[in-house]
Amino acid sequence: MGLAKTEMFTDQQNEISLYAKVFGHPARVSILQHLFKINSCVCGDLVTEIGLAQPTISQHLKELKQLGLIKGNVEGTSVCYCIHKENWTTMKTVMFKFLDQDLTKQQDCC
Amino acid sequence: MGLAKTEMFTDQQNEISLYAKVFGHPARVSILQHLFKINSCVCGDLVTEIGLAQPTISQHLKELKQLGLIKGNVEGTSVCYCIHKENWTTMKTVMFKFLDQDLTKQQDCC
DNA sequence: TTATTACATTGCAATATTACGATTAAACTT
DNA sequence: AAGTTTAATCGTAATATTGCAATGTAATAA
Repeated sequence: MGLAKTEMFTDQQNEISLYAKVFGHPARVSILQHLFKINSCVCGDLVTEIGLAQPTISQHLKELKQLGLIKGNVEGTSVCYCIHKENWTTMKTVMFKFLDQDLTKQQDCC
Repeated sequence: MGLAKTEMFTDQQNEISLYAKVFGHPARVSILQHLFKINSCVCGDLVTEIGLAQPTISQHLKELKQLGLIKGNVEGTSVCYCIHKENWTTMKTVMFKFLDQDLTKQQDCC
């Protein structure tokens, strides 16, 4: 089917998987890393930087924006993108809580 | 197309996206959280616990196992699963490095 | 006004993912 | 041996994702 039955999972589980899904493509990872690297807004050079077609990059940016991880601002004919700091921190809290569960309690039974 | 062009990204970017992809479904998040919660092996009750059909759970377990995040051990007619501690730690290192990039340097230009 | 530039949107083809019924496989039980 | 239990695998339908050419849109430049 290809349909995640969100109603059978907790809000937290759905939230984690939504964040993870957006990181589940190397192009989006690459975009985010580039935004971090330059420490400011990117106005348009992501297409040449990454090497996918312009509509493809635009689509990936849209998904990152919809989840709130980046911001976009129109500057004349171009658009400037940067990390949405507050939302990134929120996401980090959620993901860290999931990833950083206590391993010391785990019995090594297998 | 639906094909991630892995060759145009760095190994690190591909690694991050592979880990993220496996967390990109609430059923797999749920399985992992359950394994953490009971602090030992799960032998078979994941199907009743989660509420998806047995082949579906089996498929999700397979993906988690292929990435090395869980271990499975045959115990008679059933199979016991638990978190693969070492690999989980490795994954955590990779993901933390990506998620925990320095936000203080980011100019708020948007 | 007529380009031009930069980006978003649309439409579509290719591929991937998800879910599960049916079946198979392996170990145990009687 | 025959039946039971548990989980993997196969096959397939439904849906989602990815990528890009073509097109649309909005601001600027000539």
